[in-house]
Amino acid sequence: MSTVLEPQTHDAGAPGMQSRGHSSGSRSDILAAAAKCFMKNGYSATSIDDVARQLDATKGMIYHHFRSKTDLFFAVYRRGMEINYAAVEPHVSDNGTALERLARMAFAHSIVLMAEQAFQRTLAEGVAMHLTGATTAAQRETLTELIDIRNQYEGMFRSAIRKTAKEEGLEIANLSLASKSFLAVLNSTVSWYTPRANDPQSEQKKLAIDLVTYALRGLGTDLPSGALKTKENAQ
Amino acid sequence: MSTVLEPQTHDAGAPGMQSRGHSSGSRSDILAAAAKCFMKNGYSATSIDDVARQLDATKGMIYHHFRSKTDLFFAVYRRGMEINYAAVEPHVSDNGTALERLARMAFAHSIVLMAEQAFQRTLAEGVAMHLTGATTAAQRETLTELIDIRNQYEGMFRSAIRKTAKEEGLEIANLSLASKSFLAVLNSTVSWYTPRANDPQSEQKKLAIDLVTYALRGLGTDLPSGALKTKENAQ
DNA sequence: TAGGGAACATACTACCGAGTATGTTGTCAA
DNA sequence: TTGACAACATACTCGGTAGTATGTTCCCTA
Repeated sequence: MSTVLEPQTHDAGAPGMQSRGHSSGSRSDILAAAAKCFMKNGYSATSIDDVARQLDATKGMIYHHFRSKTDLFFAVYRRGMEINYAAVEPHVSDNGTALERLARMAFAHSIVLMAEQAFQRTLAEGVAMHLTGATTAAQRETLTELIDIRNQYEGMFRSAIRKTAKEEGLEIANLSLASKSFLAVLNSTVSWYTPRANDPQSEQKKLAIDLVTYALRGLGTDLPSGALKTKENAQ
Repeated sequence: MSTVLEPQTHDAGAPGMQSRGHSSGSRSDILAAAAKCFMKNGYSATSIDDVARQLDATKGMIYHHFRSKTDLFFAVYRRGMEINYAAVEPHVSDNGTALERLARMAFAHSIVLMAEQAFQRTLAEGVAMHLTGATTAAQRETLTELIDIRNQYEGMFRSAIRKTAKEEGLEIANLSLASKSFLAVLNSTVSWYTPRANDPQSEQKKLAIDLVTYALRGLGTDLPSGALKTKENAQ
């Protein structure tokens, strides 16, 4: 079920490859730097040299790890989705009511959005926009693959919302629109939230709770009081 | 009160200027074409030649009307805000309850968003992003001005929400967050809605009603049944 | 009816940025 | 110890693009 997200090195086919296992150090650094740049200036306004500068490295180094700028973007996108999945998917099968599970998923999603702004803004910039002109055939394929992942992710929430509606007896006229609105509320932080000085975590928790509350009310229900307590213990 | 939005030709200072009054034909065409291009590919991925091609015109024609690409973007942004204001502001002083006014404002906002996708997506791409590196001093000034307009627009909703909360006795912990969530729901269409075949208007109305319903529920209240009826008569 | 300017089109420049080709250095295996 | 390869850095190519400079046409006025 979680087979959707696999690393996928671009050196696939290289014979030697003894770097397998510990390799991802520099690669991850590049992804983080690229995400930061994409966040600040957007995809097409970001040059490879920008990313390199962010790393105190050179263009050559980046092209050693990624075939093209597009591939780099794909990798950042994929990493962003991995982060989201890792945060949310565990709660799909939590025990408790469907509503509680949905609340926890939403909370986790909301938190990870604020914690990983760079990747999330890259996600937001989205497949929809600048990639309408994806050139290569392989790129187009990767593109549709990423869209699939995104849809699956939304599907997790849609499914959770449907179950919640059933269990709680909510009337939801348009499920698709409901889940889009639901996520829109949670996602809204990417366009305005920027972490304040001294309160890194607690501020985010409060915001997340308010957002989840709003999103659930939109569906016609309310945040169950104890639903997020376990989450706080885990920290 | 509506002095915020004025056309502002860039020929300001030119002595002759007999074109005043009927001039805006080609200028508006450029704005529409630019908005369409920005929508499809984003700001920095759009070239002036792209916009020109969209018009069956040339780069020279565009530079005859706009000083720079940045200025063109500003003009598109401003036009988008003008459209929104024109749609929403009238309802600020509608009669009825605060809730009814808010509902109508939200409905109008939602409708205009779907009807004017191109401009709205340009708005969404936003001042925040690609313009972090606005070069000229005059540009920086224009930039903060546009941000002000945006904030004022949001302020209209924030104010309407506050009044509604007072009248309806709603408890809203974080007003700023509530209005951001409220608008996030309404704005969500820009990232996924694309008009279907035969039902141009009615589909949009239904969606808008659902969105407004969700947004209001998030605040803890409900869409009053008769609130949007007058709107339908007006058509 | 000359001419001046608006409203464009055409032609050109200068630069930036993606991608490539080729060096350089360290390491590890034989 | 050597040589092969990974992991970069440096240097270059080349297409695209913002902005400019210079025509060209048409209209309106003096």
